[in-house]
Amino acid sequence: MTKNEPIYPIRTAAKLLNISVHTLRMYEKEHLIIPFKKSTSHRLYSQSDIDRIKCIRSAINEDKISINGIKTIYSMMPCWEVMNCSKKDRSNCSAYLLHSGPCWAVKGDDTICASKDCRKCSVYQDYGECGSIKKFIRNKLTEKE
Amino acid sequence: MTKNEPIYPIRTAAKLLNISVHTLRMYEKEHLIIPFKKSTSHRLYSQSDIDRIKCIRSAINEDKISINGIKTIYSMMPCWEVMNCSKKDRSNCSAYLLHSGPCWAVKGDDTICASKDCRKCSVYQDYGECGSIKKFIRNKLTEKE
DNA sequence: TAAAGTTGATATTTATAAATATCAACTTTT
DNA sequence: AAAAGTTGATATTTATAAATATCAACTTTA
Repeated sequence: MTKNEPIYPIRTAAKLLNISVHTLRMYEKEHLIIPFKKSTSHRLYSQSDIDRIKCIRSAINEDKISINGIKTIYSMMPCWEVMNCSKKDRSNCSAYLLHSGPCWAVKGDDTICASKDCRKCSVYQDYGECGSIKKFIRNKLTEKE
Repeated sequence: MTKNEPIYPIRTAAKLLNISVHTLRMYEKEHLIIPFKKSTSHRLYSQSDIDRIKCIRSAINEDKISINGIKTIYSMMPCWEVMNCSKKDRSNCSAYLLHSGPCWAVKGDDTICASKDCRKCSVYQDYGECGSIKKFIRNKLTEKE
């Protein structure tokens, strides 16, 4: 059982988080989370999904950041650095070319991400923690010096 | 007359922006803007202050980003790159060490910024435009390759 | 001298974001 | 078979962020 393994059905996840299932579906619709979906369309949430949602709720309730604010912060993640995209890869990638949502929400058909499962991508899996995007940017800039 | 020259008193700025003077003072208190203050404490706003506020209001009213969301986005600006800070400069700088406000709101006493006028700093002056922080990060990462 | 401005504190209003619920009609799981 | 889940759509509630105002007592500007 790893933190990325999808194990919790929606009601369980909602209980773990003390929120409604509607809220979980709403967060997904807003592209804040990407739960696993079985062939039957049933959602399963991983521990790292749960942790990401905790951070999201802390941002909303404690830091008073709106959902759209969170989306914008997610859009600032230089995913092309995580993915080591070439110049060509970037040339028509919406995430690189300054759109306003998380990369997984704006990927287009002719990108290297198009055929990939974003829920398994390091961008989604490894940077769900509060503050991790800023940390990533800082470290990346520093290590390039 | 340059865009950074402080020329508009508060009532004029409020009229230009179609907002109240209270709101201007509130934005300042929230550290979103740094108007010039005369020796008499009277505020003067520059054209670039006005432009920054337009972007702030567009973020709030159209993009539905909260004020704290804007603050967090501002906190993601790698000011140390603008300022070309050394490792030593960074070592006890709150902006580098991950605080949650704009650098001009969190600078401490023993930083290279401590004795500087933040309203004249390139970080404040040149990156007030919507999307400019993300663009800066992108370009900085790209140029370091 | 009236108007414009300051500071600080407190109060009010208003629009609305976020969360939640309801309904309907279905499928899947236990 | 009941419970849990799906989708889509719509409605409601609630807390509150953001904006604005008021008051007081002062200073500065035109």
